[in-house]
Amino acid sequence: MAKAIRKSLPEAGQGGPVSDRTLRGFAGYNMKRAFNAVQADLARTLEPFGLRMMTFTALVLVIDNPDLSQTQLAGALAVERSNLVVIIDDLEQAGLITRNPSPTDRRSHALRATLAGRRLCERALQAVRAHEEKLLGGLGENGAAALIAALQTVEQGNRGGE
Amino acid sequence: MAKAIRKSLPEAGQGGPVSDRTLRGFAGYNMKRAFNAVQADLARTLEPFGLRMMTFTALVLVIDNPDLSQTQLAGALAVERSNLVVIIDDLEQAGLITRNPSPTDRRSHALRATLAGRRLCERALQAVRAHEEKLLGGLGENGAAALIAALQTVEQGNRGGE
DNA sequence: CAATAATTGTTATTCGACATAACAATTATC
DNA sequence: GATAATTGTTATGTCGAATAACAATTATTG
Repeated sequence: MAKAIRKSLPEAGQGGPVSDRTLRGFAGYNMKRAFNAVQADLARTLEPFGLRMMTFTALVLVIDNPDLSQTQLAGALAVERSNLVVIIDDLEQAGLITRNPSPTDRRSHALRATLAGRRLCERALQAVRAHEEKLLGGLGENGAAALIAALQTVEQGNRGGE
Repeated sequence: MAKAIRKSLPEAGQGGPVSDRTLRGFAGYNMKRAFNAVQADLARTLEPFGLRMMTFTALVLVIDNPDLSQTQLAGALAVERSNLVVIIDDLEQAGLITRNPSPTDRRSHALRATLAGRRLCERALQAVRAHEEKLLGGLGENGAAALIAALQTVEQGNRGGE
C-alpha cells in the first residue's frame, strides 16, 4: 500500500513523478488537460473523413444554418473572417460546401452544403458521437449532462470579460 | 444604457442568430468554448505579473518540485524540450528561476525558483484563486468540485489513446 | 442624387503554440 | 574504449489566431 518514501523528500531531481497538487486545484488547469486529451482523440476520429476540428464544426454549422454568410459563420466560430477563408476554401475544394451568390447582397456568399457534404457530415457525426460516448463513459448518463451544463454555466458567466 | 443591441451584433442577415444545437450536444464543443472564455480571463489576470499561462504553470511546478530538470518539466507540461527552452529563458531573464548545475549529471540543469520568483508566484496564485472564484461562482461550492472531478475523469479515461 | 462611410470577402503579414531534425557535451552501455 | 543514448539547445516548419490593407459593394447622409 503506502510504499515507504525511500530516502527523503527531494526526489524531484531524479526519477520521482512531478507533483501537480497546486495546479490541480484550479479548474482552468484541469480544463486544459482534459481538453487536450479530448482534442487529440477527436482529431484521430475525424482524420479518416478528411476533416479537422475546425472544418467539421464549420460544416455542421453550415448544414444547420443554410445560406449563412462567412461573416456570420466567423462570428459563430469565434474566428476572424480572414482566417475563415482558408477553412471555407478547404471545405469547398473537398466538394462539401459551395459559395453561392446572395440574392440580397452581392458582396456576401450564401454558404450551403452539398449532398456529399451532408452525407459525409452524417457519417462523421456518428463517429464523433461514438467518440464522445467513449470519452464520457466514466461519468454515467447524468454525469455527462452535468458536465456539459457546468461548462455552459462557466462559459456564459464569463462572457462579458472582453 | 438601454441602447438597442441590434447594431452591435453581427446582424443575422435574414434569419436570427446562428444555431448551435447540434454541436451543443457534444462535450468537446462545450469544453472548447468554456476553456476559451476561461483562458482569455486568466491571461488578463496574469498579465499584470508579467506572466503568461505557460510561464505561470512552469513557475508553480518548479516551486513545487525543486531541482527538477528541464526534461522532467517538459514532460509535466506536455511540451517538447525544445519549446520549454524559451519558457525557461523567459522566467530566468525575469529573475524568477535559475538554472543550476546538477550535482549528479553535468548535462542537466536543476531548476529552482528565486526568492523573487516565490514571492511573485504567491501573489499571482492569490489573483488566480480570485479569478477562479469569479469563474466558478455560478456553480456553487460542490458544483465546482464536481466539475473538476468530472474533468479529471475525462482526462484519465482518455489517456491511453495514443 | 452625390460624396462619404461602412461592410464583405480576400490577401499578406505577423505572432505564438507546437512538433521535428540536427547538434555538442555528457553519460550510459556493450 | 567504441558506440549508443540523453540533455539542453538552435533552427525550421506547421498550424491557429490576430491585424492591416484592399476592391467590390452597400449604407448613410448631406
